[in-house]
Amino acid sequence: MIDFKKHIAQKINNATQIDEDVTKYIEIPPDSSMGDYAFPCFSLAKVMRKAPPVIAGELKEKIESDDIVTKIEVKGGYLNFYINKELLSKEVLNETIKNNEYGKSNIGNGKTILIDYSAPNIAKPFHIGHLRTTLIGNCLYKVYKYLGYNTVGINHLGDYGTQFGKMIEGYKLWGNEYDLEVDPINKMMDMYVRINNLCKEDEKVLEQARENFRLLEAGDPYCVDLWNKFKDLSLKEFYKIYDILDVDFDSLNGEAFYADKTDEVVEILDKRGVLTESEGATIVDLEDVGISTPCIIKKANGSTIYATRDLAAILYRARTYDFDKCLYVVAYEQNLHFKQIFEVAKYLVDEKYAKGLIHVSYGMVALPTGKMSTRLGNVVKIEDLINETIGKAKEIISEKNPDLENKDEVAKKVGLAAIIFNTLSTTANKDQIFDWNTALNFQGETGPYIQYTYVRTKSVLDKIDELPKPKDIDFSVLSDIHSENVLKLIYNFEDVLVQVTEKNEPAILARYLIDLAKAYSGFYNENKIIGEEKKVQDARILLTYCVNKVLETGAGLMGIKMPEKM
RNA sequence: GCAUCUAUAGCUCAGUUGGAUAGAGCGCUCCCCUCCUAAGGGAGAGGCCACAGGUUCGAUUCCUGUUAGGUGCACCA
Repeated sequence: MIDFKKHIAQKINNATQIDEDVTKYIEIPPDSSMGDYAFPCFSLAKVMRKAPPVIAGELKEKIESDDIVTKIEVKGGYLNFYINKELLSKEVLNETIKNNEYGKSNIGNGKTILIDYSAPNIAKPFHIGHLRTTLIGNCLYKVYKYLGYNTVGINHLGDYGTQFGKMIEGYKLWGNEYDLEVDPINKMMDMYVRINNLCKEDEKVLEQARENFRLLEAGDPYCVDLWNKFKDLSLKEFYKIYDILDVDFDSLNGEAFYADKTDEVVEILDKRGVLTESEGATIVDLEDVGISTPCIIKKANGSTIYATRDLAAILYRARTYDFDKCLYVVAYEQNLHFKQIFEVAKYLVDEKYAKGLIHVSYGMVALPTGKMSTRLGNVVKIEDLINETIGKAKEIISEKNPDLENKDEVAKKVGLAAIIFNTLSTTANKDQIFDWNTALNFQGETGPYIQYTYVRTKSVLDKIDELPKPKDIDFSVLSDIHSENVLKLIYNFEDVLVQVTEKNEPAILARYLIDLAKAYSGFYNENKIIGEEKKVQDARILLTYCVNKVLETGAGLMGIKMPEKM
C-alpha cells in the first residue's frame, strides 16, 4: 500500500534542505477538515529566522500536488495536506480483498519472542487477579505471531517451594477426609489453609513440612507422587478455564523445572566475581546501579531462592530458544524483583539476551471493597465470573432475539467477549477496580458492541449473492465523511498492530476496534447499502466486507470470537 | 524513611511520543425503528487536565517541588 506519510515527507524533504527524514514530524490534524496530514513549521522558525506561517507559505510554493496529494494548504504555522480519497479507498479495499489475512506481516521473521504469562500457583484458586496476565499474554502472543515473529508462550507455573512440603504434610494428616477428585482446587486450598494454621501453632509440624520438601527435592517417591498429583489436579482445573478462553502455551516449565539448574548460575556469577556474602546469605550487590536492595542468590542456609531459579530460567531460555525478546507479563508488585534479576542477568548471559528482557507490568485488580486475598476468601474466581457473564448474555439474547437458534453458543461468545474486552481495554499500567456492573455491561465501549457491529456487517453481506470485484468498483462514491473515517482506520490496522508490539500494550488494539466499530456504525446509520444504485451498493458492500474482516481478525487477536448472529 | 507508579467530566477511562477548539463510554435530559439487527445512531448538559514553579514559539504531555493514593523495600513467590 502507498505510505501517504512517507510520500509527503519525501516531498517536504525534497523542497527543503532538511537532512533528517521528516516523517516523524508529520502529524494528523485533529479534524479532517484541516487535512489528512500536517507538517508543523514551528521548529523551523528558529533556524530560518522567519515566522512559522511564512515558512509554511514558502514551503507550499515549492511543493506541488500530484496524484496522491491533491491539495496543500497553509493554516497558521501548519502546512496541511489533503490526500486523494479515491486513491485511499482503492488502495485499502484492494489490499484487504486480495490479502486473505489483512494486516498480517513478516516484519518479525527471524525473530523469536518468548512470552511468560499466566503462571498460576498449583493448588490455589484461579481468580480474577490472574485474568490480566493470562489475557494480556495471550493477546501479545497472537499479535506477535501475526506479525511474523516466532513466538513461544510459557506458563511458568508456581509449582515449587516449602508450601508443597506443607501440602504433603496436610495430606498425610487428613488426606482421607478429602475426595480430591471432586472440586480439587477448593479442597487443596482448604487443606493448605488448615495446615498453615497448624504450622503456626506447632513448630514440629512445620519442621515436618520442611522435611517433606527436602524429601521432595531429593526425589522421594511418595512425596514426588503426591506433588505430581497436586499438579495434575490443578492443571486439569486450570485447563478448564484455558480451554474456555482459548489460551494455550508452548511450555509448562515452571519453577520446579529450574530447581536443578541453579548450580550453574551460582558458578557463573562466582566466576564473574560478583557474588558477595552478607548476613550469611550469598548476594549480588546492586548499590552501584542504583538498586539499594541486593539480589539474594543463596539463602543463609545455602538453599536457592526464586531469584536464582528465575536466573536459571533466563540462562535456559537464552540457550534453548535464542530469544530476541523475553516478556514477563507479571503484576507491578514485582517491579523490583525484575529490576534486580535483569541487572544480574547482565553477568549471566550475552548482552543480546540481557537487553531483550522486558517486564510487561500491569496494575492490580482490586474489589470495590479493597484488595483480594485468597486467605480471607474474598476473591472472585474466574470460573464464577465466566458463568455469571455468560448467564447474563443469555438473558439478554432471550429478550432481544428470542428466535436465535444456538443461544448457548452465542451467549458464550458474547459473555467472553465482555470479559476479555473489559480486561484488555484499559492501559495495563493502571490498577483496575473490579465491579460487577461494569463487567456485566454489554452496551457502549464493550466487547459485545464490537461483535454487534460485526454481526451487522455479516447481515448485510448475507443479503448479496456475490462479492463485487474491486476492479469494477467506482471508488469515488466512497467520498463521504463516514466512508472516509472507516477507510482511514482500516488503512491504519497494521500500524496499530506494530504499536501493540512496540509498547506491549493490547489496549491499543482494543481502542482501535472500538473506533472502527463506531466509525462503521456511523456509516451504517447514515448510508443505505442494499438497494442503492448498483455502483454505490457495490462500493459500500466492499467497504462493509473490509470492516467485517478487520473486526474479525482484530478481535481474534484479542481472543474474542465472533458470532454470526446475536 | 527510600524507591517506584498513578492523579483528565459525577463514575470508568482515551489522549497518535511537545502542537490547532482536551475526547469517548456509563449515568442524566431530549430525539431517531412501515428502512440492511435500536446490544445501534444523533443532540444537550457536564473540565482550574491534583497544586505551585520551570524549560519551550507552544505543556494534559518534559523537569523540579508539594499534596493525595497504590505498590515494593534481604533470605516467601
